[in-house]
Amino acid sequence: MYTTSEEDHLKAIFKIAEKEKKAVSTNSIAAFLNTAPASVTDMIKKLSEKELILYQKYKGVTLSPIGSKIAIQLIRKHRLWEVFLAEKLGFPWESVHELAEKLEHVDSDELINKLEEFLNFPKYDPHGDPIPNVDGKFTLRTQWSIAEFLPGQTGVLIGVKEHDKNFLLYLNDMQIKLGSQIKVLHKNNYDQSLRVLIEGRFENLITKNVAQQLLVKKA
Amino acid sequence: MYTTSEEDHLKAIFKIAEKEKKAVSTNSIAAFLNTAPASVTDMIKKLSEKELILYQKYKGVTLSPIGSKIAIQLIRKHRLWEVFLAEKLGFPWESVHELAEKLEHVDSDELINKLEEFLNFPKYDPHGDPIPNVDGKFTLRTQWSIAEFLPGQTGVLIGVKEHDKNFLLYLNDMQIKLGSQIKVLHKNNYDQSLRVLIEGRFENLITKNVAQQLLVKKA
DNA sequence: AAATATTTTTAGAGTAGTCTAAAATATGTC
DNA sequence: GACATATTTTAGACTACTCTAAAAATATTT
Ligand SMILES: [Mn+2]
Ligand SMILES: [Mn+2]
Ligand SMILES: [Mn+2]
Ligand SMILES: [Mn+2]
Repeated sequence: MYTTSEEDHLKAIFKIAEKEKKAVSTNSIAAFLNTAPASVTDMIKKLSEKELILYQKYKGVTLSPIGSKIAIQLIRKHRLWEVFLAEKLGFPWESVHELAEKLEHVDSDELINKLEEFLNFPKYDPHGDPIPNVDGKFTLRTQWSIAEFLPGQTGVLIGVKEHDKNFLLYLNDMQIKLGSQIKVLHKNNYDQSLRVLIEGRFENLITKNVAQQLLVKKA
Repeated sequence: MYTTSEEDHLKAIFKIAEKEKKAVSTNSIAAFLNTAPASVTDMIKKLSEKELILYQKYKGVTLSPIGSKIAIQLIRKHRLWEVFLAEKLGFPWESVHELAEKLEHVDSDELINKLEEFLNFPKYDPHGDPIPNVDGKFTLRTQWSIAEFLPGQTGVLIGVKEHDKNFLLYLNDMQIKLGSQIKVLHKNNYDQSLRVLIEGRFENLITKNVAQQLLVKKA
């Protein structure tokens, strides 16, 4: 139905718009997709003609309802494939994204719905991100970053904001994974770094920035 | 590594060469892939420059060792995805091919090897075609077409030569699937059509042509 | 509000894949 | 072996995606 490039652009716009409320700029899309701004302008014109986005020259873009639906369905496919790769094939969480980036473009509603069933209708992917259901609805939940916790409090990791491979490998080294208990032992008043205890066994110091990427629920 | 179109051309050449021993003609590739002969000539030049095929103008092509390896690995991926779709997701055998045709081009050796392991190293796909192992080796077995059987003999279906969707749907209607017992009741001397008994329960008349597509082992 | 810096678009070009129509080559038949 | 037929290649064109460099518009600073 839509090309890989069209889909990736719509997804990029959706994800950028999630964070910043205003219209999405050409440069931000180009940065997200690692392409030249001129290429983004071309694609924007195409998507605008197809009425998948609203576009005013020099003023950025927003998704139309149809464009938004396509983006959400793509995210759904991406995250379901990630679950498959991690849970069924045993890929580590730092390597599922790359493969899902390709698999997500295989075009078949039936395929993705059967995959979802096979996986038992998971609500979250291997990074703790919510998986839209067939109607595009996300299952949200209350969550904090561990940086908000006070010394003595314990959280259970339910997601990560940062998806960078090296960040995930760093968490692996510290024995931190989804479901891990993380107890805040001490907060440094100078730079807000935290001394934490993982699963009651491994003690580590994490920077404020790292702490902000770790999404937890109360233990 | 290679584009979808390059891979599909190599696979087409491999499959056509399997049946006819001589060099593969431009027109046969075009017919196989449903494209214009002129498009095939263009691709042939490209593949020839990359030394994936041997090409003499007007004389057809043959695969080089590297081209052959790529084709076999693509067939491996195709058939493993078909097994996944049929066995794990519950797709019927007449609809797995179309989806596998897209999934096969997702480029990752690690993915396909883990998929193979997940599926327990199947040796045959849902149509009974052999799945090359990681080294490109096919597991062959002795097989007959049911047309070769005499009245009174019984075969077990282990494969189909014809993969056309309508043919497979026709077999479904007759309750014929892989593993089905097929007993030859009578052979018509005029047109070689057969009266057969499926699983000891369903009686049907099949034409000579249909019988030739049904690959069986002795019961 | 002018000067400067940043962002975005346009212009022009290149790769890849596909097509139709016409020309070149090969093949089969008398 | 010539002629008619079939096959294959070439020529030229189109779509899709991407890029760099330059021009245009917008935003920021003084
Ligand atoms: Mn993608
Ligand atoms: Mn994810
Ligand atoms: Mn294919
Ligand atoms: Mn098959």
